[in-house]
Order: sequence, then structure tokens, then C-alpha cells
Amino acid sequence: MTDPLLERLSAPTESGSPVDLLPRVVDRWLRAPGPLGEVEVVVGVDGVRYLRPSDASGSVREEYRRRYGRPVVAAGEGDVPAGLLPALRDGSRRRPPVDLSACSDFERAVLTVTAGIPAGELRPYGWVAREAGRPAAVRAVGTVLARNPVPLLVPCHRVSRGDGTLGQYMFGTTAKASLLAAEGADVAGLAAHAGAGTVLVGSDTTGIVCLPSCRHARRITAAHREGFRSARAAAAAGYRGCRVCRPF
DNA sequence: TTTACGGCTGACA
DNA sequence: GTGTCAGCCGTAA
Repeated sequence: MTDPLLERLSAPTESGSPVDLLPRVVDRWLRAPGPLGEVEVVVGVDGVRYLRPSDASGSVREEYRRRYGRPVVAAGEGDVPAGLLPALRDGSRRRPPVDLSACSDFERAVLTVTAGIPAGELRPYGWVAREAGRPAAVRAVGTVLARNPVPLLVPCHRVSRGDGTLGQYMFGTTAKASLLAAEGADVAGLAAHAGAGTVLVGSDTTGIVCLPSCRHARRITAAHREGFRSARAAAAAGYRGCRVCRPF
């Protein structure tokens, strides 16, 4: 550490008591293996603040400083948050703490809703907007997710377009599909539903409709499965929405 | 304060 | 079925 400001922040005070201000104003940066290749991660005392694909030129740290106005130093051995490596290896594991305090209320709401989408399942942008309390802000949800500070940890790859197609992704659509496949999603089957215009899948024995990727939708036997092109069509047919995936 | 811009959607030709 | 377009809405410049 050569920055004089950082040295002063970490120095003992005149009264002799150590100041632990340093970790509160300076974040830690590290590289870690991710499901799509190496990633760079910035960690603060309250959790992971930023994550991006590795870039040898140092642009990730530069982008972080510019976006959040906070200095970054290399992390030490003990600075890797518990749960980070398993979460990056397998999206279904328990996540490390994530610090979204630099986000706006709307961004935090969108990211929090997104974080609750189960592994291997998809929810539409409009669904996220509704669950975040701003049903009309569908487009804005896309904007927030495009800037997701912690992709993979907040699984924005599990958000799809309303017609069932995958939509765009920070790391590319192919990466989105492969992440979902690794989580157990039937990507080809979901694409087939979307291609057929089927947005919802119901069971004629229960009268319940689900989003096609919902764990309950997968259990409907072929003989009793009925596809719908819209929530309105499903409701008109007397179906109610699944309480797990809440399609409408 | 204003404007432009998106990981979108639904309607309409 | 497939384009196109206007509308929507939070951000950043």
C-alpha cells in the first residue's frame, strides 16, 4: 500500500486505538473462477459490490472506481467472502452477502426480486416489474439488469422476454442459455414453447397454469397439459395462476 | 431541467 | 407469421 491517504486511514489514532475506517472506504478486489470463465470481484465490508468478466487491462477496477467513486486495493487471503466460490461454481448454492447500498430504491427492488428466482427457472421482465411494485416499468427493469452490478450472484440470466424467448444478456445470449442449462433448465423445450407461442402451461386436472419453466409445470403429464398464448386466455378458460411462479 | 437511451411489450399492418 | 411502432419508465449525461 503506497497511497499516503490509505496509510493514514489505516494508521492508529492519537489515542492509540486502531481505526477500522479503512475497510469501510476502500474495497477489495480479487479474481475468481466463474462458470463462464474468470471473473473480477469487488468486495466491501457488507458484501460483494461488483462483478465482471476478467479483463487483463485493469478496466474492471477502473470502471468500478468511475461508477462508484471508491478506491480499490487487492484483496488478501482472508478477504474472500464465504460462499463466493461455491456460488460462482454452482448458481443454486447459498450466495455470499451482496451489498446493493449504492443502488437506487428501484434498482434494489429489481435486483432483490431477481435474486429470488429459483435456479433453472425463468421469469419475464414484466413479472419482475410487477413483483418489484412497478408493473409498467418493464423497460426500466431491462435497463437495471443490463447494469446489474453483480451478475451470476443476482441471476439476471433467469429473466426472459414475455414471449418466452431468452432476450439479451450482459455476457451474450449463448452464455445465458448455457448458464440456464447448467442449472437444469430444459432450454430446448422452453424454446419450443416460445416458438409455438405458448406463454403459459396448465393442467386440465388442477385448473392451474404456470410459467413453462416452473417446477410444477414440469410435472404436468403430457395428456393433461394445455398451453395458453396469454394470461387472459388462461383466465378465460377458468384457470388460476400457480402460487409458486405467480404467472399473473 | 431536458433529452436520449435501452437486456421490453402489445397492438396493428 | 413477421415487421414496425408507439408507449412505458428509471438513469445518465
